[in-house]
Amino acid sequence: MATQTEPSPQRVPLSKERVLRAAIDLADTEGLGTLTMRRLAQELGVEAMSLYYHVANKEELLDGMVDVLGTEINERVEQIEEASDWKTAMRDRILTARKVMMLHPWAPTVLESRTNMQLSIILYFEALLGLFRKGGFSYDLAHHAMHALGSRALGFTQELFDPGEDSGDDDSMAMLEQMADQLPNLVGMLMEITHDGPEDTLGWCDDQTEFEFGLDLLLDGLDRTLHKT
Amino acid sequence: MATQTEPSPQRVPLSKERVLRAAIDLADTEGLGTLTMRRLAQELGVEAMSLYYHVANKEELLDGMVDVLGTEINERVEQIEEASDWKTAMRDRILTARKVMMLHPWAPTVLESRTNMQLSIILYFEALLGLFRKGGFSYDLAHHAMHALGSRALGFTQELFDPGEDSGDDDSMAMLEQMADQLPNLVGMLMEITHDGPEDTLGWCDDQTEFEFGLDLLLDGLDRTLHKT
DNA sequence: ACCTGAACACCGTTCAAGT
DNA sequence: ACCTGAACACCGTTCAAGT
Repeated sequence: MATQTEPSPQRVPLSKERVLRAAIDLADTEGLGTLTMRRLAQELGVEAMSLYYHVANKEELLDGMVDVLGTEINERVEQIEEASDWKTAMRDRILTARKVMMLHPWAPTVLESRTNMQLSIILYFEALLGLFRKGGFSYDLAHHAMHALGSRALGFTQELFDPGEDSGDDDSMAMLEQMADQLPNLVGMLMEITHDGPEDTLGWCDDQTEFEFGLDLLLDGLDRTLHKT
Repeated sequence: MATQTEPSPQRVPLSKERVLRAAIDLADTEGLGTLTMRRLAQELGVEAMSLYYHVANKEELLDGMVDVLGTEINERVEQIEEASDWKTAMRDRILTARKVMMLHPWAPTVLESRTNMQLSIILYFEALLGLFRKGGFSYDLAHHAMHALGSRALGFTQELFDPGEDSGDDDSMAMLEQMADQLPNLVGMLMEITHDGPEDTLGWCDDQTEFEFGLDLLLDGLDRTLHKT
């Protein structure tokens, strides 16, 4: 059945496309830390050095990953039916971008380590900017707005210190009480937070609430600034 | 003159303190990329392995650097005479923290890579929280507020993609005009921005303006939320 | 108590060579 | 055109040993 030039079981040749997909897959499932050239090659059933035929170096690999992420975001974002007011239109867009970001835990770290903008991301920002303009923003105010949103424009905030597991258990609660005199406010706050909602405080949901709170604070503020001047 | 136990030219023994100071110095001047255990040891006139007597591993080294940074911030922040309203009190505090942060370009990256909170940083947040409480915030609203501020509470925002040098020169301006039809808004904005203020657009100053704009947007928004409910 | 030498298990990357 | 083997210059870190 096989034609004469078929050499081996999996003979699909490598391509930049395939390398990037595999890199994203690996980073998604095993974490950014295990994304090494050697491991990635292994995943593709190839020697590490073969990758360099399709990608100049690791930086270009990471750039490429960001670019397909951006493309993925743009595809999803284009399917939104655009709200008439700029604020909810922008809110919808950003929350959609966030949904894609959540699928790729490596994205925040990699995005912030980039030194080159990728086209797909530029296009995403161009569209956001268009929304601002349609809403009546001057270029100057839109520029401030983009800076104020920062990474939130792409749907994420890089948390300082993720506390990990030890938030609600008995051990850490006991420790908290010990520190109560030196850190009255922090302890007071944590006691109330952890006491209140043990059901829906499941990491993602919680972060989502905080993200939307911060986003709305900024969007509302921008809207007010817009109508003030 | 020398006492009998003086062994050699520089005989000051290593200490965790000295290791951390040297690490901060090295990262400040040469960048985080050149802060390796081997290079740090060399800076201290010692073999790389000697460091491990004072510091468990590199993570602990970075933790330590963050802790002295936090201490430095707290010292500066305590000298502020506190404004009567919470908003300017918090604004002053955060902008003071920012002044310290600006001296340590590695700080944002390292802070966001930490997994353990350092005491000095906890104390900084405790104080911020105290300001919120004094201003009349519930624990719940203060909690939202801290999340909304994010890294801005410590005086920095991690920029996505720093464009580097190629912002205002003739080459990039020519490129911009070529892309004008695909990226009308982005090009329009950049043309206006780079056209407007070539004098005071000196990197730091510019970032400072954007930082304060975003900060005030958030603080004003929080103030409004506070007085609404 | 404090520091060192030699070694290990990793990195990304170059380069000449194979098919 | 596409892939590989061997090697280089780096990492962080362990461990037994020196003073």
